[in-house]
Amino acid sequence: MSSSKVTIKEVAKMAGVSIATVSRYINKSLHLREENRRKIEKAIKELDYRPLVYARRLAGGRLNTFGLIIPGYQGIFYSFYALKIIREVAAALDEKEIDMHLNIYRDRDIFNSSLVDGVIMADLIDNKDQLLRLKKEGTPLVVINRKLSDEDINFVAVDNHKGAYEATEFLIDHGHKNIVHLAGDTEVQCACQRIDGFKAALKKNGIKERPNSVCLTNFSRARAREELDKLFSSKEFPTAIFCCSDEVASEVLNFADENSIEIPEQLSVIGFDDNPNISFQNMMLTTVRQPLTRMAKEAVKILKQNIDKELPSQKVILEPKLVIRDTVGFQK
Amino acid sequence: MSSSKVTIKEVAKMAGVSIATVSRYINKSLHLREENRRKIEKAIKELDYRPLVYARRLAGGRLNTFGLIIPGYQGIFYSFYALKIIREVAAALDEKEIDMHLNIYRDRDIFNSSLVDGVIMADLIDNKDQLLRLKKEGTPLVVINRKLSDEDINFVAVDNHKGAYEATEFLIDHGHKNIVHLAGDTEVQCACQRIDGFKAALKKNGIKERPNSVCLTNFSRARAREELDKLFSSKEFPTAIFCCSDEVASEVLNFADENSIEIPEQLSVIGFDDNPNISFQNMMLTTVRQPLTRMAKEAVKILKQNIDKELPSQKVILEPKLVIRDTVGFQK
DNA sequence: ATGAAAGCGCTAACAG
DNA sequence: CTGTTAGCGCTTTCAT
Repeated sequence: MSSSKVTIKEVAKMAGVSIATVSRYINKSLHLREENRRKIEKAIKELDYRPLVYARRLAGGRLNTFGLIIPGYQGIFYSFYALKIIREVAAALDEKEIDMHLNIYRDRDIFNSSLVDGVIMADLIDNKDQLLRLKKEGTPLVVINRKLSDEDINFVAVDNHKGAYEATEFLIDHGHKNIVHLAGDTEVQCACQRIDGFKAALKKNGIKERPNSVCLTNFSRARAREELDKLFSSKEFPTAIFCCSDEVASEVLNFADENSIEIPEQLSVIGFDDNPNISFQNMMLTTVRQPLTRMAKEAVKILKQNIDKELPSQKVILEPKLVIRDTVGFQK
Repeated sequence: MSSSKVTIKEVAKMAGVSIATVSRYINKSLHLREENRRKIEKAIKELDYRPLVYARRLAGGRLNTFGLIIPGYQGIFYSFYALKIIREVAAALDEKEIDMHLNIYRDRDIFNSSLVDGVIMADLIDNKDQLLRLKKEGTPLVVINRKLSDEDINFVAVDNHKGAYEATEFLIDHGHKNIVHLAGDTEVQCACQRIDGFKAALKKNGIKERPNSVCLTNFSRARAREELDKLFSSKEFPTAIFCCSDEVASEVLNFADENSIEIPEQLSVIGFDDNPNISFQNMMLTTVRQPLTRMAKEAVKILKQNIDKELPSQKVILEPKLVIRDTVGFQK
């Protein structure tokens, strides 16, 4: 590591001023003689000087870096949601010229907040303690995709209840009465909210809930398949299935294909996510789109405000949108 | 920012030792009395102390953070390669408990290397100057997916020439003589290498090159489509197409579908990448798989060695693999 | 408007 | 094996 790093000292020397003046220049102080400004500018350019971010930080400055913590659940690296969040947050930060420190939570809470000015947490799975710790430390943070009851934690979430409600009502409006919801893991908040939305829509429209109206799948294709096997080995088949994710919906489509069930004639299907890798694969999937891009943008905005000034905590809930395509049909 | 940060001083005080001893503990020094070790351990736990990474770094320590720089070409956030690299590097770093600082290069070279101990650069597009600068600064680095002639720059690349050669020869072995290569942007090194491999295979097998054996597409579906339109409006159609990416291959498949060209009976197709989002979409695509996972692992390993000791520069070239599926047929 | 100087929290000699 | 101390490069009073 033959670090040929230029320091503020050398810049000061070359410009013929003190390091304090250079520091002021860097920090965009308004009180600088034009002549000095020019000299410093020249020296910086000539030496290709870049302040050591960590030294600035130690002296009280900013790192200009936000952390993004992704909960490390199984299959995280293949999750549509995680990847999408990463790239959308990256894009949003990029616009503001803020660096991104990406952390995947694994087992132990190892994340050192001194690497960042603030943290965006993409949902919470096993890492609720981590949230509390970061908060206690005074790290500015905002949680994505999760509603929190805690008074003073920023979050920006999606109205999952509404998304599920509208999807279900859309099926009901098409004449469906025997509707099943292939739900996600109830450990995950959004899964619960979607279940609630589903049930609310049934109730509102006077449709009685059956014993297995809601089948739990933990979001995986394998579990979805198990439930489908059970569901279609009984005598009374559902005519419509509302899924907790597009991935699960895709498994329904596969299942239908293998068992010669016509879609949407014999079975209607709605997904959740609007995952482009799936929505257009076999059929044009009717699904609920989450505004992940906006969610990322909002999160970055809120965090930045939070760091810049002391703002009251902000709670934002965004609307999902039902995207109508080809997998829902009428039921007489 | 009411930072209630615990410092080494408080730990020292609580444990009844000097800060130097605590520092030694943190840095896993072997020369510590068991009793002190215990006391420090206890104090650290009790205070939930975490060293300020940037303070350590300023004093000569490590940040334990690697940077990953992705060149910011158009559509980067939707590129299979980029996303795959991000997650594979993240996984490889995770194993070694190293943090990841993700940077997407845009226009200006704004990346501050003081945020990291070393840098992995995922290919180089517009940012060759950045490489030079980082090198000049003495930042340890390794370049992924690109062979470099420069004596002392670490890289780990894929043998694109070989991949293209084998794919082409596979087509030739199936009796094809009129083979077209839908190539990538010649600004991109791998595109050139694939073109060379393609040509070499033709030559080796005594097949004459035609004026439009190689069609340039810049990796986009749109450009691929243009070339296909041209290609199939002439009198003599190719019987096989070797593509620079699966995405381009997918466009060929679409084109064939729309124009009732049977695959593989009338047209054989080979892709490059083995992108699972595409390989199984319409047909099981025969393609060349790049060992991106191994590439990421190697890169992390090399960079770590480079930072830990002063090692001679390492140059690694990995082998791609032809994955034979359903899109190549025999030509009489 | 500018300079001198005191730290920020930590590591790494150095001395014992 | 442990404590003392001198910085690391920068920001920020406090003078001037």
